[in-house]
Amino acid sequence: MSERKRRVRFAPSPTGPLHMGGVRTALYNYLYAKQAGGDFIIRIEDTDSQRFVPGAEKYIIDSLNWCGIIPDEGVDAQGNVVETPSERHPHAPYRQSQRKPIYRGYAEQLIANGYAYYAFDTAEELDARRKEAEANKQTFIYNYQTRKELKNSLTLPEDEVKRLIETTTNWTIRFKNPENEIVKMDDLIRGHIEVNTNTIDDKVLWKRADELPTYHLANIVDDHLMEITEVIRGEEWLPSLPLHYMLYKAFGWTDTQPRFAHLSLLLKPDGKGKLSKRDGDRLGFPVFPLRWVNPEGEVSRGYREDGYYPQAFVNLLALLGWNPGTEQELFTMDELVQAFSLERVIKSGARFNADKAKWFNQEYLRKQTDAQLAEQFIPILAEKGVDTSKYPFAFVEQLCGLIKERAHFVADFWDICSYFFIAPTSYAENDVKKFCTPETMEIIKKVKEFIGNMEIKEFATAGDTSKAECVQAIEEKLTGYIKENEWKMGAVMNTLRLFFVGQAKGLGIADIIYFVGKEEALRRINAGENAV
RNA sequence: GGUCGGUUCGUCUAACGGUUAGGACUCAAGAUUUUCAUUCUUGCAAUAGGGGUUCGAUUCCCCUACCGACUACCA
Repeated sequence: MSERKRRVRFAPSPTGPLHMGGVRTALYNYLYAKQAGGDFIIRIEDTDSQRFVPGAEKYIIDSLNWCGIIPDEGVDAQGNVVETPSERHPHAPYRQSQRKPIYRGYAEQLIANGYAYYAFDTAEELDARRKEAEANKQTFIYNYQTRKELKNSLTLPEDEVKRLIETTTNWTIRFKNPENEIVKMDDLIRGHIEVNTNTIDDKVLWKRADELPTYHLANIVDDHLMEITEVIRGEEWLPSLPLHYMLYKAFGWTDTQPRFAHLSLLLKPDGKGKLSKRDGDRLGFPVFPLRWVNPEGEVSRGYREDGYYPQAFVNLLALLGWNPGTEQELFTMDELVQAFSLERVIKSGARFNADKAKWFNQEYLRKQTDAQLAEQFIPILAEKGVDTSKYPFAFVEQLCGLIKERAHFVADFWDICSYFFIAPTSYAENDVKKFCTPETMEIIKKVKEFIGNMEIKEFATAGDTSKAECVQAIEEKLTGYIKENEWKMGAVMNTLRLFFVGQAKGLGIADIIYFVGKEEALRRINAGENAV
């Protein structure tokens, strides 16, 4: 068994957009597979025809793609089968709806061997039993006791069973749970678990109505057929693990039964319960990797559209419920592949923290080159109404280098540096009061004159001179002049800043003059003098 | 209600049964700076409670509490 090539799968159901918890599950599967030199497979579990949502499958594939979680086998965004280079897809198709003919035989095999039976009770009948039990403060489950008094092939005469199978279409095949047996299970993350079969119900495996299997049957059959070696999935599946163990046993597949690892859930940042779609809207952060518009037209924001880098998103997700045991927090995908281990996955649920998520993105933003940032910023400038043709690429590039330390997202850039492109139209009242005293205004007049006479190499005229050199030259001249006259540096600089920016905060005065140029600087000082 | 899982700073987490219980995010203070931000330094802040086992429990066992998942002809 240890000789087998590791094969894991991510098996989403296309009933809606994949949320970040799902992406994390996919990521852990991917990391596990890649580290072991194995295969990562995407299988679409669309056996619920009622809950199918158009576009969901494409959304899931697109999301994974954006994250760099690329399958070796499965379906791609166009719905094509992804093939491994070495072999033609012997395991296709990867959509359970397309595997429909496979399952019934397996269900019948179970019946033939005494591990399952036909059940003819209608949904309404069972519902009534549940309500009845509930009224008596009890729980109705279809199990080794109740099945004796229900309509199934265990209680009905053989010819009646045959008749019902042939003439009706609302029957199911149920697993026949053994009585009072201890199922002993091992989970890669949680260790040894034991459950008595008496507490488990006889799950429906196959439905005649749509001739489709339920999750349990389809899952076990496909995992077996696709030679899956490890099942890494969410904690919500832990309660059905005993059933799955018994299914493998009933089929006689215990030799090649995959090992299981159940991941804890992602929790709401506040309050109780697992992270849900609504939390994002309420707390102001995305729950989904990509923007999602549901069939009703309702929009949910996505990490991509919110300006997160996929690398940052993957990184923060990886650390939510796993850690390398070192103090390293920043990982590339390759480093994650190297470092990942199921042994270090945390058992308890992880609460998502939006602040930390922003911090991760900031770290990745700083890793971008100035040119990359400029590429990302220019479209935003255009959106803001800036005539980008007036600014050389190098202008934006150098500016990005200057401001990237101050932002979490490229989208923050505009607020940080809009004054490089448009002159302030108003001045912060508090700052005006604080800095524009009569004495300072007298000084500003002289400073303006000084700047007017200064020989300045600004962006437009810098030529071969580096930005740092130009800025330094401006700064030295200006501070030299202020010191010479024994004026207060802060008062003068902040008044200038107020006129350049509109408020007394922002970048260095020399930087601003370098970028906007002497002429514009003087214009802004004049405007400021007139306004206060 | 039943079954299963979980519980270390506010959050993410570290700690062969022996540590002043460590790091990161957030927050606060200080330093640097012409302001803001950055950067640097410092600080605040945790083993759910009770019993065992042990020379010694965050760590092992039991009980309680709390949290969560599941309890469909959904996945």
